[in-house]
Amino acid sequence: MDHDEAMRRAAAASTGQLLLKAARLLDETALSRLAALPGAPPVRPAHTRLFPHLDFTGVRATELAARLGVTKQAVAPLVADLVRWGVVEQVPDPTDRRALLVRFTPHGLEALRHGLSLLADLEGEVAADVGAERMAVFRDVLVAWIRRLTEPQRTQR
Amino acid sequence: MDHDEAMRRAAAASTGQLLLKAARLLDETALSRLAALPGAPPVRPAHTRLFPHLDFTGVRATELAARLGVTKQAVAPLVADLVRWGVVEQVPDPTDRRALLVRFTPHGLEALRHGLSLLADLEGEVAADVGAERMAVFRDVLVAWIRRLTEPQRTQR
DNA sequence: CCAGATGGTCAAGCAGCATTGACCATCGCA
DNA sequence: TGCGATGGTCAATGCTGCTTGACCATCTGG
Repeated sequence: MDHDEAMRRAAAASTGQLLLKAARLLDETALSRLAALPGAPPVRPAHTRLFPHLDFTGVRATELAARLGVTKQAVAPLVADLVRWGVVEQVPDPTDRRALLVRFTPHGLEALRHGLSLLADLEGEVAADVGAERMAVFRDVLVAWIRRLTEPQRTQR
Repeated sequence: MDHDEAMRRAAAASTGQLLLKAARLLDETALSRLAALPGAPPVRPAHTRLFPHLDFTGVRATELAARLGVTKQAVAPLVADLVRWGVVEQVPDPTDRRALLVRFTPHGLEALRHGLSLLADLEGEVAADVGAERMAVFRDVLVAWIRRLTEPQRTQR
């Protein structure tokens, strides 16, 4: 039944599926390596998605929510966790007494750096397998995917 | 504050983060394109993860669960959905009267083919941007990531 | 032949991540 | 000045994707 066989192979091996699988594995691995660290707080994927939008200057929770595409209520408990863990702190916005700015603490920056190094380790392992050049191509194509997927929706080419 | 700036950039641009982001976008896009189809059943990511392990020959639910790394109870409702939608059917295993084999219906195969073509469209769009060669490299590196991440755990190189 | 392993189902429950709705304080502008 | 928009919080709720536990039918090997 080669018809069947062909379909099964196609289903298993589409590049898109590979992409999804790799990401899922990466998520699990990075998080489990993080969890294996002594004294590490129970960081969840929802927290890590916050990091690219944090800095030392301070960002409003509302702004974070907007950038993530979720409600401010969804962000609040995540920020609360990070505050409890000492990763970020909330300071009053000098320009608006309603607002609080979320910004890294020095300790949080250190933790971020460490978390990134875990990702970098993994990346290094893969790069060692495939070579720096191919890794660079990989990265470029990844950016192309993101660009294409981020573009204003058009369902047909 | 270039220290800050550097960290922010680093957090936003690590290849691992890009990989995760691309996968998340791909997931959303593919599923939303699927949902936009008239009369399409409400397929969820959990269902799509089943497909690579289905065929015309038939697989046991237990086997599916084992391959996905979850319990058989987790698989059961997913299979039930697919049966309800006419995508797969369950037939008695001739070699074991306890067991049921889950296998594609012709309609299900058609649906799978269509779903894959949605993924293929996206892939084609990206390939058109970066070229077939670089796309092939991308795929190879993806496989390298998966191989590395699937390997028996070793926390240090 | 029967004891333990295995395939499958039902039931209850939980964690993670998000939602809507209501509310208060403050802001900014006509 | 005062009214609508905005930043933030609390509370309730919902969905998804899984889990554990208990149970029955059937299989398999000593």
